[in-house]
Amino acid sequence: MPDRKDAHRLHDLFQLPQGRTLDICLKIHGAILEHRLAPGTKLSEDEVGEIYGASRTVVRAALQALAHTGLVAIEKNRGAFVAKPSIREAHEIFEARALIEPRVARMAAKAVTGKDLARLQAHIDAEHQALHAGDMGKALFLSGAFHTTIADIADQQVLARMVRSLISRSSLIIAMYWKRPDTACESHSHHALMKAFAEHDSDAAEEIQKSHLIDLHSGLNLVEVRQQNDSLKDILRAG
Amino acid sequence: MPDRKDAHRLHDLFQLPQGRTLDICLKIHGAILEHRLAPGTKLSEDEVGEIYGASRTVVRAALQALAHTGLVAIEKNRGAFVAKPSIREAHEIFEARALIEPRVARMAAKAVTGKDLARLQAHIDAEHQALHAGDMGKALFLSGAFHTTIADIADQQVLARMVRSLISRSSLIIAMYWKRPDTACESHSHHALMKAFAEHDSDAAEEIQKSHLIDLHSGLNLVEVRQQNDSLKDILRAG
DNA sequence: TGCACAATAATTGTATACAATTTTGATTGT
DNA sequence: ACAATCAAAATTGTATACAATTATTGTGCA
Repeated sequence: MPDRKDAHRLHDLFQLPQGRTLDICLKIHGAILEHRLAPGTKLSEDEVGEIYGASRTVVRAALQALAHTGLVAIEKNRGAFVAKPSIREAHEIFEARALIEPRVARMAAKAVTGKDLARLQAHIDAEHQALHAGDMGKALFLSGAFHTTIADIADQQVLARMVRSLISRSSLIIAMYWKRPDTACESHSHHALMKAFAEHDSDAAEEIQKSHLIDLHSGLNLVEVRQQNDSLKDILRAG
Repeated sequence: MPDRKDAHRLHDLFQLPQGRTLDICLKIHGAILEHRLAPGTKLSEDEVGEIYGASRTVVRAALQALAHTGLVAIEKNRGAFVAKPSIREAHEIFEARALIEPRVARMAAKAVTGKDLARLQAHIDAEHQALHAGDMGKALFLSGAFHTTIADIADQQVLARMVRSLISRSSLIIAMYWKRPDTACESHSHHALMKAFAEHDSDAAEEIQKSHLIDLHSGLNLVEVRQQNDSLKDILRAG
């Protein structure tokens, strides 16, 4: 569950001082992370504005902020759509994560406190619970939150912001290219990380995070493309 | 000189489809990178709009985009100001660069072509020329362009975008905290990089870039802060 | 003189109206 | 039946007007 503190940290991702605009950003962001909004979905300004009771002005600002983080793609005179990361982009994003996050994990292992450990454990528990309840979207959301929390613990705002953006985009990638229906494989790495953090073992934390991300990357089916839009014709003809 | 291609690449940094908004973004961005706009300068919407002949709507969008990259700070109900990176932020940014750019240089060394080498050389020459003409701002701008060009050569859009943002912010940091009045120290590293690229020596490229960034970092005076705004009183009293 | 308070001016936040562009659907001709 | 062309509708791009907030200035009082 995204508590007040998480929301405050997210503020940094969008750099928006306006409360109304930020609210809409966070809501759409959350919907994308929980896979309630599918990649490619059109986000009409009027429609979004009506839903949240806001004028197009603030909706536009929110969509542009989301576009800047890569979660939304704006096409000239066509509007905003939930981004559909290409295979190439997916590779790049997970390579970037594999570069940055191990370093962040190392820093976090040094700075971590007992309170932080409790926070991380809460994320793991909540994820486990969501998984048990069959709420895949929420479980995925919390899995990402685990990673962003690590970045917060490391207390490196510049890197934390990058990590947050990469993880959000990863959520889109997983929505499009995830191979296995089970996400249980992750929990092992997260537990191992917890252990390393508890022992302030920065070498281990870095190494575990590195292989964890390689695992995630390899868990994606990035060979074949499902051009859902382009193959629509074939799909309907087959029926 | 920022040619058409550079401008096109910059488009990626802001993710703005609207031409008018993007234009203003690029102009302010350029002014900041060339140190024509000092950190802390207020960017009034009306004022900027009048200068570029645009309405507040597009100016606002441009300022928000710049805020998202960290070049501008927007304060609620107070307006937009050219960002003033803190010492801590400066450390974080150069640490992030030291993490990311060596990897990018490694990739670039593998992918570099003869045409790319010529492009890099052109940057070096132009920088040398600007330096000779005493145009410090332009020289600094081109020095940054050298780094972003490397990221483009590596052909990793995700990392390239991060690098671009970090370099732009570095320009602000240099404006605030640069110690030495001579920038000649840099050209040595850039030449060494050129050599590594020409030989496709990725190990060397990575290592050179790493130490180059450490050099830059240590060239900053990040101990004392010059609170230029707060010392206004002292300045006027001294006269 | 110094401080507190109030009125004014200036600036940002938001909504709405109009212009430009794209998409959709219909009509016509082959 | 199919393609092309054109008109209508819907959507985004931009400008402007109004509301809310902040900064500044002026005034009165201790």
